[in-house]
Amino acid sequence: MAAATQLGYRPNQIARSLITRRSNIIGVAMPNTGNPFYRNALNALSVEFARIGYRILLFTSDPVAGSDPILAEVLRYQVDAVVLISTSLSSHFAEECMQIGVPVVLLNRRTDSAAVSSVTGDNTRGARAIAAFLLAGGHRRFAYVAGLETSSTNRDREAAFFAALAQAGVDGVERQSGHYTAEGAAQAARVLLARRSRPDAIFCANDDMAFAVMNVARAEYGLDIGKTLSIVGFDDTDLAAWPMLDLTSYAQPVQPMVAHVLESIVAQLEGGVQATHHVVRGELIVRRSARRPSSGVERLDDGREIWRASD
Amino acid sequence: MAAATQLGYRPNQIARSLITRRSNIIGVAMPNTGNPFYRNALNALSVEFARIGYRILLFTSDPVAGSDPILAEVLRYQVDAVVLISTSLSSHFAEECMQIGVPVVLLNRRTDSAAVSSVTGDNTRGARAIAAFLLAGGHRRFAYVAGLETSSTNRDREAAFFAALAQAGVDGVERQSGHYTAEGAAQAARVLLARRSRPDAIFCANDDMAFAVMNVARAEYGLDIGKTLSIVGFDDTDLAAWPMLDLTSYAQPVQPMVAHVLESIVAQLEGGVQATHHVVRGELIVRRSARRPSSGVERLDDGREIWRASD
DNA sequence: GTGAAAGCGCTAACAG
DNA sequence: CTGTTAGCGCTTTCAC
Repeated sequence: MAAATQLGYRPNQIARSLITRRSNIIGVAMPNTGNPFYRNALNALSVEFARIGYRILLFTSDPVAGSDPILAEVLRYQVDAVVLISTSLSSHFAEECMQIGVPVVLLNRRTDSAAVSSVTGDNTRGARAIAAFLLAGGHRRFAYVAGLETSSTNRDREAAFFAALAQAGVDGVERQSGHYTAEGAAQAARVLLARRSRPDAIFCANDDMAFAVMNVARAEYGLDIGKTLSIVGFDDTDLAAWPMLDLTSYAQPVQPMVAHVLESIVAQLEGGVQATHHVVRGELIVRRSARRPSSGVERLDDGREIWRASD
Repeated sequence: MAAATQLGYRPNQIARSLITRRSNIIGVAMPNTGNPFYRNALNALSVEFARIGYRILLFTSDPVAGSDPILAEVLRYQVDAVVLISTSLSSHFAEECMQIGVPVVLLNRRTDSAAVSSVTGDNTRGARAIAAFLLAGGHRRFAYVAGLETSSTNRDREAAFFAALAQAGVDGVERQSGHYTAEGAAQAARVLLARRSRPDAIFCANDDMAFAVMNVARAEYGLDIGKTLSIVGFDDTDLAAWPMLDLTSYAQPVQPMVAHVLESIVAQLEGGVQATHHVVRGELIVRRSARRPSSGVERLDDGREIWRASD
C-alpha cells in the first residue's frame, strides 16, 4: 500500500468496468443551445449524479439536425444509463437503448412510445394557465411564438394554449415560429409587431424567445412591455426574475425534475423495468412583463407572486 | 457483418481503450456556476472535440470549495487529456497530471507553474482599457467589484485596473468582493451605492456580477445606468448585447480560446511536450451601460463599437 | 484465511 | 493475406 501511494497508483476504472459491467458513467445528450434551462439541468444532473458515484459523458447535438448519429456513439462507451434532454428525433434511439437493456430517461420531452421513461414539466397546465391569465388581464389579440415543431414541449404548449383560447371563444390567434432560437424569435416578433392590428399579448414557448421578443418590442418598436404589450414566457429561467427583465413565466422546477430523473434511473438500474412518466407541476410566476389581472394573483411567502385563478 | 448488424453489435470502446491506451475521452472540469461564459466554453469544447473524435467527461465543482477531491477521480477514467476551466486550487492537480503524462490545459486560468499550458483572455489589457475608457468618460469616483480572490482572472483584472487608475493619479478607489456570484455582487452593490459619495463608475470583474449590480442600481436605488452611474463588465456574454441590458464589456472571444485549447491538447498528445501560454486578445465593446467618452470609440463593420484610444 | 487463474472485449503481433 | 494468440488492468471464482 505504501508503495502504491508512493508510485501514485490509481485503479483503472476502465479496466474495472470491463469485468463489473458497470462504468459508473451516465451518457447525457442535449442540444448545444444557449438555453439556460438546459444549463441548469446539466449542472443539477452533474452534481446529483456525482453524489451517487456517477460521472457524466456529454453529447451535444445540433438542436434542429437531431442527434441520432452522435448518439450511436454513446452506447460504445458502455454507459450505465442515458439521459436525453429535449433532443429531437431520438425516440428511435431511446427504444434501441431500452432493447439492449440500457436505462433511458427523457428529460423535458415525451415520446409516443410509452416504453421509455420521461420527466417533463406540466406543459398543458402551464399553457392553459397562461391563456387564462392573459384572458383575465383583458387582452384581445393573442399571438404565439412557437418553438421547434418537432419538439413535444412545443406541441403540448401550443395545443393547450390554442385549445384554452378557443374554449373561451377567442379565435384569430396569430402564430409565428421562433424555432426555440433567439434569432428566430426576434424575426417572429418583427412579423407580429409590424402588423396593423398588432397583438396585445404574446406567449412565447420559452423564456429565451420571450427575451428576444422583449428586446425587439422595446428597442425596435418602442413598446412599453407590460402596458402596451404583454409578454409571457415558459421555464422561469434565472433571468426572468431580474428586475430589468421581470418576465412573467411558467416555472419548470429544475431540481424536482432532476430528482425524478435520478430516481427513475436508479429504479431501472435496480431492475424495476416499469417505465414511468413523471409530469412535474409548476406555477405561473407573475411579474411585470404582462398586464396583471385585477384578481387571481396570490403572493407566496418568498415574495413571488403566482397565478391561482385557473386551478 | 450481416449477423453483426442484425444482432446490433457495437464495438466496446472501453475494452478497446484498454489495449490502445486511448480512451478518446477528455476530462473537463468546471465550476457549477450559472456563468454563461463557462456554458459557452463547454458547448464549444464539446462540439470541437466531437469533431476530432473525442467525448467529454464532465466534472463540475463547487466554485469556492475547489475541486481536487473530485478531480482525483478523473484520472481513474484514463482520460486522454484534461481541460480545467477556471477551477481554483487545482494547480497541484494539474502538475500531477503532467507528471503522469496526461496533457492538461487551463482555460481562463493561469497557474504559477509555467509547466502547465494555459489559455486565457487578456485580463491585463482588458482591465487597462476599461480604466482608460472610464477615465476618458470623465468619471471621478471609481469602484471595483471583485471576483473570487483565489482566481487568477480576478487577480489580473484587479491589479491592472488599480494600477492603471493609480498611474492616472486616481486613488481612493472602492473595492467590494462579489465572489463571482450574482448574490455577492448584489450585496457589494448595496454597500457601494449606500455610501454618501457613491461611485460614478463601477467595473465588475465579470458580466454576471455587472448585471446583478445593474439590477440593484436600477431597482433599489433608481439610478439611470449609463448616466448617473456607469457600469462595465468583463466577458461580453451574449446577454450583454441585449438592448434591454446593453452592457459595455471587454469581450473574451470564446471560439478562439477554445481553438487554442484544442491545438494545445493535440500538440501535447502528439508528443510536443512544450507548455504554451496563450493570451487571447479581446476588445472593449462599447454599449450604453457606461458614459461614452467624446472620442476614442470606433465603429466596426458589424455595427459593434469598440474602444480604441488605449492602444 | 491467502493465492493463483480465468476472463471481461478488444487489438497487435505473430504464425501459417 | 487470413487465423490464432497474448495481454491491456481489473474482479471473481476456485483451489489451497
